[in-house]
Amino acid sequence: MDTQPPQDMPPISKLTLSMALAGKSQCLNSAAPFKTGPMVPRGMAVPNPVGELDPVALEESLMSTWSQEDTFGQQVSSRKNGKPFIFLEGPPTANGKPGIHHVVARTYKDLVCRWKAMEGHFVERKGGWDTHGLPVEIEVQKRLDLMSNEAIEAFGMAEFNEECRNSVWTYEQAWREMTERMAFWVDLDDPYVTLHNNYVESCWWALKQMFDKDLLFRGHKVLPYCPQTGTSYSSHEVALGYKEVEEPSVYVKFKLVDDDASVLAWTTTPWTLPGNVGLAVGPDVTYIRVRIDQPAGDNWEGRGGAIVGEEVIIAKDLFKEVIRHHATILEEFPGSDLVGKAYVPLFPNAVDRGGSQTAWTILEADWVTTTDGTGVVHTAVMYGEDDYNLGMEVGLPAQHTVGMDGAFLTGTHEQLDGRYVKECDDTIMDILMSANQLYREKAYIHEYPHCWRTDHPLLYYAMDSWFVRMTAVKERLLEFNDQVEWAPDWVGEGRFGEWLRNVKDWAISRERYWGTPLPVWRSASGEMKCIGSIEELQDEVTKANAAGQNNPECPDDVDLHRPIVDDFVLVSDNGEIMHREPFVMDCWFDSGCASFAQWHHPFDGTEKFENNFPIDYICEGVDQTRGWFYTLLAVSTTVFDSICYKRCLSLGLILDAEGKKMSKSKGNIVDPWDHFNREGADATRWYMVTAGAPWNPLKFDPNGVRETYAKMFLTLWNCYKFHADYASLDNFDPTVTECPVGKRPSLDRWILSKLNTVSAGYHAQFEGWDFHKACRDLEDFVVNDLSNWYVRRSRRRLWDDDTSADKLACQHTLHDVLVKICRLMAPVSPFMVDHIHRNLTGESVHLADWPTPSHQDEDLEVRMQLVRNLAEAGRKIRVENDHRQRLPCQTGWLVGASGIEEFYEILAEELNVMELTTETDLDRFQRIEVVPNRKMLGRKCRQDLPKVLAALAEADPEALWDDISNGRCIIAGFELEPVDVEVRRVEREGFAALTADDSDVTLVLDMATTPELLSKGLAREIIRRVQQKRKELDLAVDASISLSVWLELGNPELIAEDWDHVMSEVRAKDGVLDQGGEGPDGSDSFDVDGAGISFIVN
RNA sequence: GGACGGGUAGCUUAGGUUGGCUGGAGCACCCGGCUGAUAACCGGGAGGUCGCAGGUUCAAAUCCUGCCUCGUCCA
Repeated sequence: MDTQPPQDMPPISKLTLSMALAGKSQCLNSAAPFKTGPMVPRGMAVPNPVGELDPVALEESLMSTWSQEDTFGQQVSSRKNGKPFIFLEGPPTANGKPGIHHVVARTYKDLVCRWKAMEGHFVERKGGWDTHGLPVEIEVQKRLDLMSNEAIEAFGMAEFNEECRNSVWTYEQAWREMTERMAFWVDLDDPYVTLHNNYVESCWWALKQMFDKDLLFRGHKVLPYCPQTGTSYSSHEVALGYKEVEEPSVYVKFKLVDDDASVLAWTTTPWTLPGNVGLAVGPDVTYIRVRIDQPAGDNWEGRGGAIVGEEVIIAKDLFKEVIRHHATILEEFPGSDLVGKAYVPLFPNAVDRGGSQTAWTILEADWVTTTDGTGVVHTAVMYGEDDYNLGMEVGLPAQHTVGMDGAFLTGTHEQLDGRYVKECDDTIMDILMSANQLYREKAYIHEYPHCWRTDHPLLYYAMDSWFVRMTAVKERLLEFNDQVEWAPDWVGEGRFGEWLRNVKDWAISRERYWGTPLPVWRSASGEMKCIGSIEELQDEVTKANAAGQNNPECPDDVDLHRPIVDDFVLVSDNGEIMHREPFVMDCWFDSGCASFAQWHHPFDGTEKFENNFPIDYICEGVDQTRGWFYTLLAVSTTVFDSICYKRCLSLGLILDAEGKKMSKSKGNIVDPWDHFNREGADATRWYMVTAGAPWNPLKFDPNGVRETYAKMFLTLWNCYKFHADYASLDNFDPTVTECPVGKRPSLDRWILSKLNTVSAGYHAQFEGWDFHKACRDLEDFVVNDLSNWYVRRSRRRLWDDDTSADKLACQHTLHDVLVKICRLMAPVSPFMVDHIHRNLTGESVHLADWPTPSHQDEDLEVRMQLVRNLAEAGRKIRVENDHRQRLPCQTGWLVGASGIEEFYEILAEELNVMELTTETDLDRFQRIEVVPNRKMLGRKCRQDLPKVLAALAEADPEALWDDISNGRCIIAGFELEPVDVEVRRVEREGFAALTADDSDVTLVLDMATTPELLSKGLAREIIRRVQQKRKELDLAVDASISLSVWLELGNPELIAEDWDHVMSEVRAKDGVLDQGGEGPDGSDSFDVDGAGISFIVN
């Protein structure tokens, strides 16, 4: 038994060597910090010594190593015979600077791919760029100040598109640097690019598949439209331009055909009235017919009015609010009574009835409410989404009364034709007034969308538009969605599933310039051709030229963009001239084609495609649910009738420290380089993964990154440094010496077993997408099990000068543990672990295999846990009994312990006791507690449970347990069985004792002090102070000192033996001890238990 | 307005399916200890109406209902 207090200090001889070593590593550092190549020849796996950690230098050095030896390429190709794991990169747009939120998504993409590769899969990772679309155009328009379509066309469409094409690469370098710096391994040298001809051609092919299946059709879509710029706007752009405005609103009397009454309707957009073709009422809304009794009073404002005796119909709820005349209610009825009644058109010539049976009749719509207006909704098919949908449903004529220029079409009304609609409000009211069809005008203040570029009010306008008939494949979409493994599952079932159940036809055309052109040519009479390839286009051009057209050249590499494709004029089967429909595709269509267009399927990448479809894994932010996640599935369903991806990880949003979404417009984006250049990419990535479940929103806390660095990486580094420095010194080579695990001390077998347990759990958590849990557990292992127990307890084992079996066992164990940790961490944080792995094994961790579960000794883990809990209990006992840690106790008793004798030496040191014994007479220190098992008892006793619990609390535990175990315990009529309670052994009162957590083992410490113990405790206090002083004085570790110590009265006697011990520990070559004296001025002094101690170090 | 998700200590959060024993942890704070062991570590303390209100139950952070609130997406 080691009766000395623990002295965690190496012998001087070893320190001298360590110093030499420190010097050596410093030299290495200054010359070439963190040289990370394969630095030891095979078979000579002796680690190099390790310097202080500089995470940025380490990572940057590894980046160049990886680039020199193409470690990524090797990781992929070394598994080329493995089962493929297919990843598809969601293409980012490179026309914005990457932020920390991009790093998060890329971390999860990367870690899964790396993990699968280490498992032996063949994991190719092709990069991709999204290069078309409105955001690109807007960037360019802003830069060149081209704020309208007119301006763009004046600038030149070809020139404009060239600007777009170039602007896409503005931030490519920034993206590349971020990607490389964060170690997202993806092939950016051969990416797919949506603007490339091959990619566009594949998109054309896909559209043709849809066209041939009759899934592609032409229709209208009502969109916010700016006639000044000639553009319609996405909801995002609309949101930029809401303004509060005051406008005239009007109450209009629609005269019924077979009735003297008029129906009153309200609108805030008088310019849509010429387009009126219907009135919508709520079938269940109550309406009334009223008769105007008296002329209007003097307070009448504005135009409008009614004749006495005139009858109008209005929703009952809105009568008081709207009618400004004295009026009598004649009749009350539901809206359904009105449905089908015809009324007189306001502007008889504006819209042609065509074959419509329903035009200018009253229609029912369940969305009609009585919150404002009159309860009757004026319906102009082309100028409102609800209007359009209703019109399509019941067959109203779909004709424009307004042109694309925002002016009324000729033939609408002689006073309106050709005029800008927003300037016609007065004229329209006058026209209505003169026909006695205007009841009232009223100023109306509301938020209305305006063009964010020109500030003009937007018009809701039915634009010609192309659709994919998604409603036709709804059942298939739902079926395929069921086959996708979603993480988290509620995104698939809930958010996405809900979206699919309400799927609408997909409006895929945009009236824009920069994008994949819609490959449909159409003749004036409506004949159409969809072109699915360049070859087909060439054939058609040839045919057209043969029929007399004079088309430009159409070479094999014809640029598939506007305006080039617009210039081809084709000829229909009937000989009619066909022009291309002047649209480009929604850029979501482009990215939705990525699974095949990236390979140029079906033109020359078909084999590649077939081997890489469906995709195994995609991962993007949850905001892609209705974006990319949807379009991938939409395209694969319509084109291949197949699922597109098998697993989809939907990531939570990244919020700033205040919980706001990070976005460019808010300017709250965290720059990833702030962390790359401080804590490093490893800590940044590990932080992101451990901060929460991937699908939960992440409040990005810069402090958290720092904490992760300090805790996880610094701790790991120091464990590694501890091992590598001694291994280097001792020429330890794990490939030369052997040390069977079974022959190693139990501390070693424990850490190995524990790591195997953690590693098995880690793998299982990975499989279940719970990366955060896996990594938190591993972090706990590194910090608590490895660093704070194993390494701390093993420190002295390596200080031994001789090569002992014990030291060898420790070194092998450290080697094994560190290597395995490196492999587990490699997918998440790939830098430091590669550095460590290379130094310990000579091989990159990224070429190593994923650890497989191996031997676990559960029993050993349980016993070690008990030992640690007992050490903890010892500290608690000392606090409770006010007994300093450095003051040794004579005896510690372990009550009820068995099977941990092999750890007594460790435990005695931890507890600072002179001797540790096992107490077999349990009852001397312990009593029992009978704790009710509420689950069992609740089932048995139900409402009588409180009574039973009270009785149990009262009862004497010994007698109670005796009764229960003998089957004669009856409380409140219930017989209690042993399963109904739990018996615990706990410490008796009156001892300095504590029962270790989760056990029946009690630790008792002897609090009695003796002169010998006090002397030893005092010696330890002095040693500690002097050592600290040495450190303050920055003395060389092996420097000798002279020590003078004065022990004031009140101190215990310092026994000669202990004084000698002090002298040797602090390397004092001579010393003076004055027991009872006071130190002179200038000496250092401190108190122990109220007695002063002074000392001088020279 | 609809769908989905969240609300637990000053902050970040675990737990919630399967109701049960004292609601865990980290950061920050206070006290103490330990340290030639790192930006550490250990023990103790303070800090909680588990968003609110009902309900079910012997028992609710957990299940149910309603409401409030925040976020995202869609209208």
